[in-house]
Amino acid sequence: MARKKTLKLATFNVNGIGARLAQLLDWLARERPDVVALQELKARDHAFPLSALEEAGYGAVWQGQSSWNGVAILGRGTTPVEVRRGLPGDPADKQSRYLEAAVHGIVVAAIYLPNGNPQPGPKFDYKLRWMARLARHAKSLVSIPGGAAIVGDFNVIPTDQDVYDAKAWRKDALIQPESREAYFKLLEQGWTDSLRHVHGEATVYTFWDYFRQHAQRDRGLRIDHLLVNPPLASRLAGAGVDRWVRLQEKASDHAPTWIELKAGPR
DNA sequence: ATGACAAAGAGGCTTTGA
Repeated sequence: MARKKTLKLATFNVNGIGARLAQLLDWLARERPDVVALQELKARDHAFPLSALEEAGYGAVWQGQSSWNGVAILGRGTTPVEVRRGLPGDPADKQSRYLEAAVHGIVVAAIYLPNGNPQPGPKFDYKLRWMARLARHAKSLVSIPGGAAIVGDFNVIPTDQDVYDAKAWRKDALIQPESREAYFKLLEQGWTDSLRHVHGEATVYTFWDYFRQHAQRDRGLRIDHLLVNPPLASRLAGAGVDRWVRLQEKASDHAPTWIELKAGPR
């Protein structure tokens, strides 16, 4: 069997898979990503639209939840093999925010990191604890020889380059020094922030809120990230954001964000 | 400082999340 030249790995916070299914299918058909991490399904497990995705050529694993959260991993032409469901470190945490699977030869951790607002407060505390748990577990992924990626909605604005107006967001959980510190501490394990790596200092946004026509005016944030371990970093061939999805009517507030990986050694 | 949008449960609005 001929091997594809590149593997396209994408993450997309759909903000309700029920409300966004038609747009998701349209995007899959147009951009044909090989692996997709989805966040904010906002659907119970039984409401996950597996048959529609299968008709579109994708297998899936998912972790739903009523009303909030929910993550999934899609594989083009294959069903991802689930490795882990839920982030270790707190058995009492029942929120559907973490799913890990092997797909197309790599390990993908799909995350929906807690937003943490309002801060300060218990939700921000939960965010920081969740990030500490993520860092602990990520250590076991960073050295996977075949390649590993942690992708999803991190709800962290890494630097002021990643926000249209840092002052307007200064009180927000996404930009707090503690959130940023935890993010960079994670990177220090050996993870590469793919979008930043590929685009250098250029401005790249992945999210535009629904207020004041921010999408149309390109007043956004970069909070959806694709972190790759060293074996995958050496294969990085490109990265981008499908902003056209965000500019549609009734769009999610996030746009699909992706990387391309060269074929790995066999 | 403002404010959009979708889902859910109980209804034909209100609350919640972020």
